[in-house]
Amino acid sequence: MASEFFERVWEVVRLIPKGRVSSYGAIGRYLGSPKSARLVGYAMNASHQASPIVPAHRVVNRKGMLSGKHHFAFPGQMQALLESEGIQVNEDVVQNFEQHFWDPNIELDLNHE
DNA sequence: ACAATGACTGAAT
DNA sequence: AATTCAGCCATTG
Repeated sequence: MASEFFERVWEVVRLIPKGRVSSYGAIGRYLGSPKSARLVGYAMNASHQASPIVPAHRVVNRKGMLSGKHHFAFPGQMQALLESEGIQVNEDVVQNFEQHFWDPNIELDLNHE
């Protein structure tokens, strides 16, 4: 059974557009807890039971590294999915990370003019 | 209830 | 500039 916190994380992750990536810290910050980045990752670990599915492959650490690729069905799944969406990945690191970075604090909330 | 863990991050050395 | 250390906080043993 997932806590409300987890579901909230999943909700944000599902909002990540195809071809974009976000970071645990950015999501955590959007939830109001900038220090809960680890909890976001923890929520991702439990996202396998989420419904609908959560594009956890679009979530990487602040360096753009596929830190959680090992938690997928099999290593390489994460990179394959990202490349399938047009994101170049090399050495487990997202290329042009800042270019693909999607920050919920900027894209969702905020009165971005 | 206490201690340990973790798909992270920022500060310190 | 690169590596190491400590903080963070929900989940799990």
